[in-house]
Amino acid sequence: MSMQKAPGPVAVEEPNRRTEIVRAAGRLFHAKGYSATTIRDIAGAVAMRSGSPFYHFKTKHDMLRAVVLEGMGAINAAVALAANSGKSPRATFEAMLRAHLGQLLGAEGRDFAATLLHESRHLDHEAQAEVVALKDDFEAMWQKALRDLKRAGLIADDSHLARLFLLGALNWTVQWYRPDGSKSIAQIARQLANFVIGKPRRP
Amino acid sequence: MSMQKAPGPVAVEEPNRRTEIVRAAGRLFHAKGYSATTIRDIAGAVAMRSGSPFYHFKTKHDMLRAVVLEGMGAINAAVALAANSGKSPRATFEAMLRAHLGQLLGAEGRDFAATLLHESRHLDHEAQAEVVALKDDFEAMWQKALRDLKRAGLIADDSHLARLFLLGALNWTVQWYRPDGSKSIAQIARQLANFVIGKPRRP
DNA sequence: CCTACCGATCGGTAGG
DNA sequence: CCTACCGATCGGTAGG
Repeated sequence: MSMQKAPGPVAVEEPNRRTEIVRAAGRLFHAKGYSATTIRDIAGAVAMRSGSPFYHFKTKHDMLRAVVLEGMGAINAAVALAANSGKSPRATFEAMLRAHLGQLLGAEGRDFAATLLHESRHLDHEAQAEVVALKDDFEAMWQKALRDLKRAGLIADDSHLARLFLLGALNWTVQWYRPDGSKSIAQIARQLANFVIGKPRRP
Repeated sequence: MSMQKAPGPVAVEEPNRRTEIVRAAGRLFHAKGYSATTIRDIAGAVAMRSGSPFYHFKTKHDMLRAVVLEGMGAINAAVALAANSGKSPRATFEAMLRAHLGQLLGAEGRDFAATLLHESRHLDHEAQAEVVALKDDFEAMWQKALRDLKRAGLIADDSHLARLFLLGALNWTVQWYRPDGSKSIAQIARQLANFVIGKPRRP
């Protein structure tokens, strides 16, 4: 939309200063929150002067929108991939947990995901509607996963409330997970699967 | 500490303007976040001029501290009461869930609790340490409840991770619960108990 | 993308 | 608790 037009004074060489801004914004929004993050913080993080980010984004709000949509898109894609892996209901479920946690806690995605979870309320109605549309698909995938588990006799409750409990357990990991802690993402996913399903047993 | 001294120009009559400020601050911190909430917002909410809240609190940060400690104290007290009710492990557990959700979602406590959950990071190290100290007790209560459930043969996993999953499911309710929704707090507590334990069956 | 800048707003204070 | 105010900072813009 507002990328390069004609080669300006500097510009062009780096293909994606815009992406760097989004990444820096995500890091800062996650660390300090949207409202407490300053345009000058973001500009400084990518070695720009305070007016320059506005060459790439019209407003600070638009930066938040870019971060949040990036987060929603990434987690959606990751979980969808796991959901369609064609494994058994239990293995599929655990793969989805791993994918979700990977985005939430992994180095590549966590700033976007955390900003999605905690700063979306600062979006205007229009942008929030964009997020909700994507979130609907996302939640449907989880609902289906629970339905499949129930059909396989592995859980007793596949209601909407059950999905909300599950997503709560998942999303809350952001609050306590430490990359240098004693549990890996895969271990957490495994244990959450056991927590929800019970230890695997032969039928 | 900085209450009334001698009867100033106005003051005195209302015993607790300070409490009103804390309540208004909680409401606003919950609705807009700490950083996006202005001293002028808070002052306006209690019909004061912008300089007057500083008669009761030295800084905006101190208001946040008061809100968060109020939230932590209230949820701690409510859950402790349920934990010591002397019922069976299952009934005690469900009562604790109800108490926790009551603070998180009920009209009296939710602004404090939500501010505790989402704005504590804006506290300085000292105030954060105060919160952590109270949180340690709180988490120990939940850990004990899980231990009792396991001893009673009702759950398989009473690890720290299980406690974190449970508290995630609980605390995430703030994100989706609507007072005018179809489920009451007691119903949500009951269903979460079933989700964790499984439907009640005779041994 | 930088320089230079603007109007608005913010947390907080002095002095009563 | 109000009036009057201050210095600092903020998001954003013009003009190159």
